[in-house]
Amino acid sequence: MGATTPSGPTTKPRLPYLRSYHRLLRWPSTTYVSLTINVISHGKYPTPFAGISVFYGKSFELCKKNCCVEGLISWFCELGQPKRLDYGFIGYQVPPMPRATRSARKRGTFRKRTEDNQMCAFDLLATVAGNIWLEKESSPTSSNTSNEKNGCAFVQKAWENEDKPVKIEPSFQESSDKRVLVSELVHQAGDQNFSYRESPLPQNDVHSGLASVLTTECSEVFVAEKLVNGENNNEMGSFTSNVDLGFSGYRDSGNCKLDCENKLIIKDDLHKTGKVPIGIGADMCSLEDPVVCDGRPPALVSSDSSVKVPLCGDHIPCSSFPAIRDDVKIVSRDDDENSSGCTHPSTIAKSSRPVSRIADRRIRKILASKYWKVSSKLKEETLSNVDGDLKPIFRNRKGYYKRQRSQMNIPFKKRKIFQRSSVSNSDRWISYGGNSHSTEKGINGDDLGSCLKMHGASGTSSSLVGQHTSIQSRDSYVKLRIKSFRVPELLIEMSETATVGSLKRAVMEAVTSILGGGLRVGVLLQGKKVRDDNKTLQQTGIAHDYPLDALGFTLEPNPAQNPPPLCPRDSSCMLPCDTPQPLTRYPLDSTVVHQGDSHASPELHAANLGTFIESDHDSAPSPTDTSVDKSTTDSKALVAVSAMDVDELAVVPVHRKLKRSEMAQRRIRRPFSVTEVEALVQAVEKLGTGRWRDVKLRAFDNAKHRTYVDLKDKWKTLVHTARISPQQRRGEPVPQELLDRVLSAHAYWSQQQAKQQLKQQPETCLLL
DNA sequence: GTTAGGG
DNA sequence: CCCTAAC
Repeated sequence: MGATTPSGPTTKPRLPYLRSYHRLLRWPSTTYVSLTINVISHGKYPTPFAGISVFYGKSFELCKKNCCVEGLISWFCELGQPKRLDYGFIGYQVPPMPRATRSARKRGTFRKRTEDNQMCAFDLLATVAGNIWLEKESSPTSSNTSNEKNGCAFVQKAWENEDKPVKIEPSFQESSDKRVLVSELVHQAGDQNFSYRESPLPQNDVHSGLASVLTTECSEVFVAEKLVNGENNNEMGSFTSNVDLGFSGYRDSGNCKLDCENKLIIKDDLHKTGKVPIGIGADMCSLEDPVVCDGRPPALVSSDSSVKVPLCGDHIPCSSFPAIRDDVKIVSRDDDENSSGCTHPSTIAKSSRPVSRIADRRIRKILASKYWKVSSKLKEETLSNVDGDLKPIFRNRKGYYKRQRSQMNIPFKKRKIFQRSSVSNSDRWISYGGNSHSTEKGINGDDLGSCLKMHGASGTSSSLVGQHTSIQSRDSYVKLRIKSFRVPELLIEMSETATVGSLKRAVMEAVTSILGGGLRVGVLLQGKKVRDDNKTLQQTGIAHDYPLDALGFTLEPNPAQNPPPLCPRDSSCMLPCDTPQPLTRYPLDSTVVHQGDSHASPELHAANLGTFIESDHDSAPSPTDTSVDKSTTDSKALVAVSAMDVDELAVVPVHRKLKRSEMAQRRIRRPFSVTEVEALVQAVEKLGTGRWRDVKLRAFDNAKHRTYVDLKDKWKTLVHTARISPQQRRGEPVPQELLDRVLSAHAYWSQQQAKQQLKQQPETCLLL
């Protein structure tokens, strides 16, 4: 496939790095995430993959496991797009791979972890915001891209064959009369043939479709502080991942239940399409004419691709990576009031949540800003974006049928977050099903809406947003419609002096904590769990004429990878209880308690955002970490950071010992002693500045915790200290005699350096 | 991997 | 002490 157009390095300032994402929870290995690629543009990363696809508003289902950023990139490359991929999030950029130390490379652990981290970043977006925002960056070679990074682009014309360039145009439309292109990319299995078609559609609100809940104009890194579960601090109690998606009237008595209102939605007009196999969490789906547009801008597009996926990195196969469903249909947006049959989620979401009210009060008290409003809205609307992200778990294992669709429904700006709460981003009919052979249309159904709530083990109720499920039958066809999943309610308590940004981070972290836990879908019939996945809908009794209110869905922890040691009975009630909550404390005196368990460590406090690096020393980007003495202290600095073990996701003892390797930490501060200073001064006097490695070897070879960077830094501070008045100095006083030597040594070697440079200048001039 | 420098 | 860039 073609690849090419190596775009030159761009001089454009980089976007801020998305930091701290690696502190987010790790995801379970078998879950999938949905991603929507908004913009892919020239990347500045010298990835080994030359060609990159451009997908706009295209959503993917990715297996979290064995998936990484590099894999995504490479996958795009395989599609032969003539662009490079620059990846990042709304306003953020995924940090490049940190450097690995030799030992890490030897062990082969570094890369994997790094990739995990990067993928976490994707996860963050995909799960929470629902989008991966690939920032467009201008590059010398990008000629027909007029929009800058705050703009999104549409693919106006895509590859009909590999050789055709992709045309990118800014999508500035915000009004409904604008049009959005819906493109479809069909990828035939086996061969890499693509056919592309596009069709203009009226666009309602670009933003809503891809609403990224947590994105704001001022992009920030979102890291939560503490989550509060004001009401119940159950020990295990953190979030339960059990979500009941049941229809109204039904409640799962066992665990977490939800109040649900139901609405039935019928869509008749949808069926221009062909068949639709349906299956929830099922494996395969095949269909023939998956995409349906009822004339409204589709919110999300799904793509399929059983495209062969390259390995990510050295050790991580990403074959599962583009496990994309090919069967997603885009129907219409719900956010459109007029949209037929679609119930506004907000109306659905109203369920009684006593606890939440308390929380609301609390928060409201704290922040009266508009952002607050937004956050409070979380429980009702905002996070609905998650909607397609959690729900569909489609994979095409067989991959015999490959098809890909892309749609352009792209917000042209970073979505102002709360601007439009989401209501629904999208309505898509995803059809798939085992052996189903759909026939035609003919939809019947009643409106059913359901509200989902998620109850924390602690008793906190969480809301699952408007889930709209409509079951429709045509012939023997059952159609379910899940509008969106709502993020469980979060309780956050913050100081009044906390910044809005910190609030956002707190919300973000809370959300990701929950969603990162990994969920599976459970089906309930008449209140009973349907455990046999192999039964057909028909056998199970789910038919088009089946009483819809007897059918429900639950989101529960995925036991497959999460052996429930502590909760043998029903793991569904204890999802991420122990989820290693990213308990980050912020300098601001916010107090957030993550349901029941919080172990914010002082170090975390100090670390604040963005300073966490790979927990494994060897994987730390900074060489300084390589010398950290492993018998020493690392442990305490790292508590809560991404402690989640993939394999023990669902139920793990709350206080289980965290693996060291899982903890990202900042090294603890170790002030230099006078003795050390003396040794340093002496070495520098001898060796001069600029030879820190030698200094290290000479004077600190045995001090594993002192890296040459440390020494260099110390020297820097020593010089500074020596220059300021004694009154201004802090910490253990350094003898003046030493400081004097510092100054003189510094002066001497600076002079030497200057001389050296003068010497070299003529030489270079001569050379030139 | 080192070095330099900003934070 | 962290992070990044430059080499």
